Amino acid sequence: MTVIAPSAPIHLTARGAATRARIIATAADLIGAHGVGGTSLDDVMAASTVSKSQLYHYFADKDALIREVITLQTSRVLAAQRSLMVTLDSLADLRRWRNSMVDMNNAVGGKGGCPIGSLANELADHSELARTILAGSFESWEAQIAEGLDRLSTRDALRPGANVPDIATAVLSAIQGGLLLAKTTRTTRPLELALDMALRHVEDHLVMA
Amino acid sequence: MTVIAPSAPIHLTARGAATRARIIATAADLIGAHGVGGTSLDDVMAASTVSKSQLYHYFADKDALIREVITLQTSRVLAAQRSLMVTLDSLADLRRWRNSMVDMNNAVGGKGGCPIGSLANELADHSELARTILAGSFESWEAQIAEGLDRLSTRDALRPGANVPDIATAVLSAIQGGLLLAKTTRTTRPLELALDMALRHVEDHLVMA
DNA sequence: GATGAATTGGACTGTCAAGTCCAATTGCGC
DNA sequence: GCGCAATTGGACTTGACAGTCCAATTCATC
Repeated sequence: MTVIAPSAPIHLTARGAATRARIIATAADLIGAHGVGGTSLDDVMAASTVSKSQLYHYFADKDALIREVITLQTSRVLAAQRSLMVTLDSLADLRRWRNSMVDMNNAVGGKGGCPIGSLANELADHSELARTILAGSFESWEAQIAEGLDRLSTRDALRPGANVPDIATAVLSAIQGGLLLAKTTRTTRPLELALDMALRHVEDHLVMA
Repeated sequence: MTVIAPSAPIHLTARGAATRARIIATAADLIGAHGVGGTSLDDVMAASTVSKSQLYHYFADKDALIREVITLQTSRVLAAQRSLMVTLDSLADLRRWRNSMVDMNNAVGGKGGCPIGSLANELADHSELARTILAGSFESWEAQIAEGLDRLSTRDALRPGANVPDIATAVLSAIQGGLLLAKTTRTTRPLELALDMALRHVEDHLVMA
């Protein structure tokens, strides 16, 4: 796991840090809505009321900004998922998690899909560095799912031979695929069916009481 | 299901049709490798040895060309999948299908992912027309999977309550999610795990002998 | 309040890509 | 072979976008 050196200036005052953070947050929102290719630096400038020189003062180039956007989106998604995962103590909780995902997707009409998934799809074959970072994002997400499953398995024992990380990977695949189909069909139905399949998959590996 | 009027000229001689087809095929290859945003018309011109006026003679604009690319990629994928699906007569065949998918993905090092999935991710939120066409692509793919499952269920009976189209949707979600993670991690492992989950899901709905 | 670094403003350049236009050439049908 | 439509070549226009540059202003610190 290589550590990427942040391209921040040597010294950052509170004001500078705020501007920098505002740029990243604005860029993340725009890119989340229109993709990397659909978001120009001029767009970011206008939306964050910042000048060109500020952009290039805080970031070496567009790619550097995008890397920060990936990091922000990852922490946003993981934070949202964590709030659903830390309360995971029973299969009923697992179903609540499933319903929350569907509700969230329904609230935006399926639009946007998964911010991380969209970035991965757009950047993985284009920038090796971005791909590596995004692979790390997925890895963290899987680890978080695995953590929730571990908590589940303390109550309901895990069937011998069950591999929690592998199950987590399969669950994440279902999430990503379901979100992509939901985004394309503008229906939550594919996400529901994908998550239901994933839930069954988890249950299959637990020894029920 | 609305039918999209093709933007072809009134009359097409054999030579014209060949040029048109060559443009679409070349564009499909380039876009498959670099995405829509990463492929300029100049790139298409160079790769297909065609002039600017020819592009605009056969297609109204870039969007029109992209629509044809979507159609071509869809038929390519469905043809490849059909060849794996028509031979589906037992669970062993299902596993062979799974292995073929993994082998194909391994052959390209995970790169590219699913052409349709990549297009959907890039275009669904950007062009309503493209989204509609891509939703149709997924629908056709699901129908083809459902067809294969139907053939399976004539040998091994289907469990009551099992909904073949729903299962097909879940299977397609697993494919898409697995391919996206494979593309990002450059490993076939996520695809394998996602497909294995999907296989179990199918088996769960069949009454075994 | 002086000083130098951090921060900000915005004009400017070069490049690339989409789309236009007109002229030349090919080839089908009579 | 003739005429007209299909086809082809490529220069040109327009706009957008990444990135550069320099000057102005704010602010922390002494």
